[in-house]
Amino acid sequence: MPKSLPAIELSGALCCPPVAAGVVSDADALEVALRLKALADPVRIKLLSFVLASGSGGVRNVDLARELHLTDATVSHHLGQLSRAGLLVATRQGASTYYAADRVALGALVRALDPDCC
Amino acid sequence: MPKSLPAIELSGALCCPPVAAGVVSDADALEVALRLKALADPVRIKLLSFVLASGSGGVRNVDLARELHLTDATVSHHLGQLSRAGLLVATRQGASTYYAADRVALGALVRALDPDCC
DNA sequence: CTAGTTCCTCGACATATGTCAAGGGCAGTG
DNA sequence: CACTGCCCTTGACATATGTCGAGGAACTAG
Repeated sequence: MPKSLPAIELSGALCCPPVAAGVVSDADALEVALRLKALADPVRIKLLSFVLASGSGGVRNVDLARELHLTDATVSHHLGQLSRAGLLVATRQGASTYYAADRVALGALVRALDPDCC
Repeated sequence: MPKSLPAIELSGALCCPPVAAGVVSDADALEVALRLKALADPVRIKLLSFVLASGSGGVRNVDLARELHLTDATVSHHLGQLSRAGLLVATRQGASTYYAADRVALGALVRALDPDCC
């Protein structure tokens, strides 16, 4: 990955086919890789697990920052990555923004990688 | 990920628990993140798909390099990443090294992320 | 032995990434 | 209005990452 990054919008369904079912196209490989990249960080794994554990109500930036001992700027950065990958959904409520996990998107990504799927 | 990289050996089983089942420990988050990082690259996704598509016999470096239009050095680098993450197993045979996918490891990783698992 | 494969390692380079401090924009409150 | 809390953006920095060319080690073929 020497060159330009994606600038791709990550929203599509992305069902089962990819990696285990025959050779993957460049485009599909990129799609999957981008979503994985969004997840491939210990902080973001913890963030996701916190968000998942907090039900569908959602969690706020500050709370996560306090929990993980990070700056709100840093947490905002990570939440942005996850949101742009479609793994989190942010809903503004007054001054606060609540982040919730998109279980469907996460499930789709997982299934795209599952060697036992399909 | 500002600081030191892992130097962790990635071989353990890593079954279901992690991300969807309550808050994840720092260690677990790191384990999962490292394996995901090994996968979070379009080239490596394509590599894995090629290897998976080639059955258990395994594929050689050169063939993959030709297929992906990359240097053997680059492919070697990527294969190393995947191997160190435990997702590929390399078996030397004379002058050639055959790489095969470890479906169990891949499955374990996938299940660790599956929000519908367990 | 010589020549050709195959693979890996090393060094170098450009680019991407994670983190923070600083600062600004909103929303709610006194 | 002023003040506080929350969130995001920007700029800066160190570090990590992907890619290649060059070269060496180990095996194979002639």
